[in-house]
Amino acid sequence: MRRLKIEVCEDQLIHRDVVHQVKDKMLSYDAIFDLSTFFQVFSDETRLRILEALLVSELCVCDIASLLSMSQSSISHQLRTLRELSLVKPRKEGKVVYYSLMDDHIKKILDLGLEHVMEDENEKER
Amino acid sequence: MRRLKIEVCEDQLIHRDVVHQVKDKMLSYDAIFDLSTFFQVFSDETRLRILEALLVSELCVCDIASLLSMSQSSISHQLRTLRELSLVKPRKEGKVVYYSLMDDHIKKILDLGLEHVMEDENEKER
DNA sequence: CCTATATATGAATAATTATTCATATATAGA
DNA sequence: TCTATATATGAATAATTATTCATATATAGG
Repeated sequence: MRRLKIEVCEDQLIHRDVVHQVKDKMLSYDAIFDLSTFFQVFSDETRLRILEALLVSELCVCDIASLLSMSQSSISHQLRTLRELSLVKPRKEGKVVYYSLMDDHIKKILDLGLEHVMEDENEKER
Repeated sequence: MRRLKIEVCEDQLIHRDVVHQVKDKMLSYDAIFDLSTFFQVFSDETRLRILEALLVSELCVCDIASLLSMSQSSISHQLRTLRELSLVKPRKEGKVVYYSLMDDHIKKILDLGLEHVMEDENEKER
């Protein structure tokens, strides 16, 4: 996001009516912000792989790091992000912290995304 | 993504069996990459607002710029991104280029995201 | 209490990316 | 053909972010 400087097609829009009609149906800035934040979580390969893994089973930080062949620090940072966005929850058992998914909304989202991606794959083949 | 330097919890994972089991069910790197690329589209507020607007009606570049109070250049760049990822399609009519959504998968994705975001909102209120 | 290990986290860095600016291309109308 | 306008796009810039490195915290076991 950057500084704002409006420059609107020679100061007049072409289809005034339609634009006004659309404007009325738009989400609030807050909703859009939350939505973009939510989707951003799924835009990172590491986070996607973490979520995907947790879809199968609860795992500790160490397990995830090992599974993804990544550093413990990196995984911890990403888990923090996921935690802060209420997508995963920790369960402490001694030194070990186990993470699991907060709800199964996540599976729905991933599946829908995958569905779309697969369609694109098929179209490329034709 | 950065250079890779593995560091795996003192070189041994804690729950070897579970990790192996999870590993078998993981998506390919390609699929994960495509998935992250797909979700990344929805992680930007401007793109979300463009998609949301096109959900209501087909619009030309100029209309979108006006609607979002953003520069024509900025919108064109984002439309290019959306076009390249097959989320919108252009229709040229003289000088004017009208954009519309490629399919209605997009509505499903947005709705699902919104559903999740709204739930979070409600939880905060309690 | 001391050591080893699991996890968390702040700061720095490298990479990515959204917007701006300048400019190019395309088309309609005079 | 000349001009005005709609759109596209390359390069530069500013902001964001994923990972690393160093280190802190917490806990189990001796």
